[in-house]
Amino acid sequence: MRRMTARPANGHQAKLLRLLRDGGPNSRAQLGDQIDLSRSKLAVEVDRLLETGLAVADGLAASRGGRRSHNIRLNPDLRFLGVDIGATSVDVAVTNAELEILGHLNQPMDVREGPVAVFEQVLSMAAKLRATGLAEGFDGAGIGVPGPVRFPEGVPVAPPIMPGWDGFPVREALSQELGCPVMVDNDVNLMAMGEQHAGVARSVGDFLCVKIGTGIGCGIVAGGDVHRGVTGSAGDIGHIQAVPDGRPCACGNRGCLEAHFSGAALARDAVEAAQQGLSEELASRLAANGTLTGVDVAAAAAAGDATALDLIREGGNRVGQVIAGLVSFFNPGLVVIGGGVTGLGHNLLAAIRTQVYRQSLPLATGNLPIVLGELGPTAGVIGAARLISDHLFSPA
Amino acid sequence: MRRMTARPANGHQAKLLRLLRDGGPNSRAQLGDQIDLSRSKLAVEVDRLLETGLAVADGLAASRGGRRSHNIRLNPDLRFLGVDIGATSVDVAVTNAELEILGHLNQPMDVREGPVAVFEQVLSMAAKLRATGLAEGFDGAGIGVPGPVRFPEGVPVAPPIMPGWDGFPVREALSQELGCPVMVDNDVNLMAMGEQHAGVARSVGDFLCVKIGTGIGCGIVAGGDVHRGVTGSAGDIGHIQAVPDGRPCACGNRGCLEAHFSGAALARDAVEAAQQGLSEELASRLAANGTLTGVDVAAAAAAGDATALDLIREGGNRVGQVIAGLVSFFNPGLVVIGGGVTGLGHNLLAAIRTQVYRQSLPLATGNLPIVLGELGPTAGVIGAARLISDHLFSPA
DNA sequence: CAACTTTCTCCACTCACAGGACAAAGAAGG
DNA sequence: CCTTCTTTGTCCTGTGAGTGGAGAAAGTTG
Repeated sequence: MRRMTARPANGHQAKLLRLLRDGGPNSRAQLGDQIDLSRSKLAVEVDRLLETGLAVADGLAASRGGRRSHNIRLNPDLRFLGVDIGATSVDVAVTNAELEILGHLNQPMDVREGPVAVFEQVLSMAAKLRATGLAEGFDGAGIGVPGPVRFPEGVPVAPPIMPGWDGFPVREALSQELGCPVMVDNDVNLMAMGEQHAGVARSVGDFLCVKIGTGIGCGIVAGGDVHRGVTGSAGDIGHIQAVPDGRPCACGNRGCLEAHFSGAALARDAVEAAQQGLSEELASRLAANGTLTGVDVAAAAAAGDATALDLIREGGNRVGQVIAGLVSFFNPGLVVIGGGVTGLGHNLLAAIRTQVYRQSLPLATGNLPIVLGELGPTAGVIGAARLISDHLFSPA
Repeated sequence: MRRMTARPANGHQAKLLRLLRDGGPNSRAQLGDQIDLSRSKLAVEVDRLLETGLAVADGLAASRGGRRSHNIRLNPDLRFLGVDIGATSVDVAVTNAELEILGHLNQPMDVREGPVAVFEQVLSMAAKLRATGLAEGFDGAGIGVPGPVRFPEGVPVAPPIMPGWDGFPVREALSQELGCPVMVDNDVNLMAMGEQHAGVARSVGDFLCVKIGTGIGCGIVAGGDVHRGVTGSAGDIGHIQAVPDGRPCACGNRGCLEAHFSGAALARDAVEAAQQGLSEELASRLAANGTLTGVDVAAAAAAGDATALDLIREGGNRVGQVIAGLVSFFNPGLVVIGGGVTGLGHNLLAAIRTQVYRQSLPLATGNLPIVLGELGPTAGVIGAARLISDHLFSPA
């Protein structure tokens, strides 16, 4: 199969492609209602999209009382690869141009094994997906990494939890391997873009997306666009001081948010509690598995274990306190909580809400939903696909 | 004098006006270098600007080895009014279209006296400036108020320190009185715009501007644009918790930043210290004036008073701690400190810098200047003039 | 079968814009 | 003083983007 070679020739074509991506199939007339162009000009641009193969016209829609319309849709053969590299696992998914997931693989993997090993894994997962017949090749790929990225170049910079990746030319390397355009971003930003495209943040222009996994990060969307900061480290809230003179953190400071609550901190606290005999539930789980994770804490809490509940509540209070500050500062229209700890569910959410609603100004919280992400582990890969499609669906 | 009636008819004219505003007089050829237009098209648009009277061609520039160029400049008769309403005083200034201050008045005034009284004051100050011959009328006015503003309508919403202003139609009322277009914004945002236009933040796209006066606020500029948040309360960092279980705050919570450091808090602490006999310097000043302000503390510190220095340092640490969190979150390219307390100068700055550089990530602080604003009390009025000129220099 | 709707296509006209030719005005050198 | 070169500004024409209307195509409804 010949891969996508064409790019939209002008802003109109780019806008049409995005309308088709976000709104699904459409007739020319419907497109005309959503774009500021005359019917004649619209027809010309649509025809050009059909000629270049970016879009296709297949079949006729049911009549609505007059002539039946042609169904214009994005070329159904286009394929994007979405890659989400977390601290402890890798997600790879194939989507069509409408960013619907056609296939999705997840594999545990330690990012600290370095870019070479991880790349091998990613490529083999991509090959496996291709082998199922979902794709014969990729028209573009988006990839998220758990650390700051110099966005224009697609290169991680000084990533604390993945030191071997510093300066590794992710974009260039992956582009070479896959033979298609690639865009790289921070994993948290991609989660935010995923929820913005297909999740709870649809049609919200300013929101925060807090991802609590092994670490803690925050995607910032301002005016519909991701804010990355001058060095690509915006949203790195894990090392904001949550507790004065609190626990020592790997970064060298004390009391960092991440040291007090995150997937890693929660597991550590749970083990500690189990060993101190505070919770039979946790102790028996520890004895059974030899270790504990957030999942165990969630299960224990669901079973009514008071210690587990306390851990969750206290963690939620810490995160909530920090989020309260960010809400006062940023005044978002929505706060999304996502990442591995979403399994902790409403206990966590309740603690966060309590802190935010109590500490932030009424004007900022008056109409502020604080909700769990609705895409779960697919948010990242959808965001990755969205990243590259935004790039490809821009004037060349 | 006939006031400005025309507005730029298209984006090109708007861009030309902004180039002339920000770069001063220019020849057609120089303008051509800064805009993506052919010489012929450029000439047409410049001619139209001359026709409408928005710009004028006066005199010829010195030759640079060939034909002498015409000096194109903004109409020198255009006048903007910049108004900056603080908690305890009002600034009013007249600028030309290049946003140069032609006249500036400052008057102490308590904003809590309400919109009617303040408006009267503002209008009389504007009249006084007009009477000096600086202006025969105004082509536009910008006004800043110390509280959240619903920006599109130009109406303050639920402002904590100026309760009487809630819902008062500032934009409409002032526009009616002055007979010209008016834009309203938060005073901190205007300070940020002022420093961006003519101060330390020139050519910086992402920065924070922390204004420490009676209260504390933070202007947020992302991608060159002010971020106002969904309800116009973005940057309201005065009630972020700085000290767990700290001092009670007027807002009902404890430990708010503003309760621990701000012009008001500093004055209170200084009086307390003087009464406790901790500082002879402060005590004698208290005895002399009956009260203390930040100016006294600054003077005492300059005179070597250890208690005053401690107050400044401790306050700087509090603010610095909060700013450190914001720097981690937002990853700005610059932090500007401004407002009434700039008189505290480098002692304050040093404390803030220490906290930020210690607590935030190296990647975010590596190349991060933290500096005092360079416009002082004119930042607000320049920002106000810039606000209205941005509005007027947009396609109609 | 007539009347009405909705969708799509075709065509002629307008206007924005580029790009080159050229005029105006001065500098530099012989 | 005259020639040559440089810079600035103007004029003119060709091109292509875009609009709006007429009308064809393909339905539904009564």
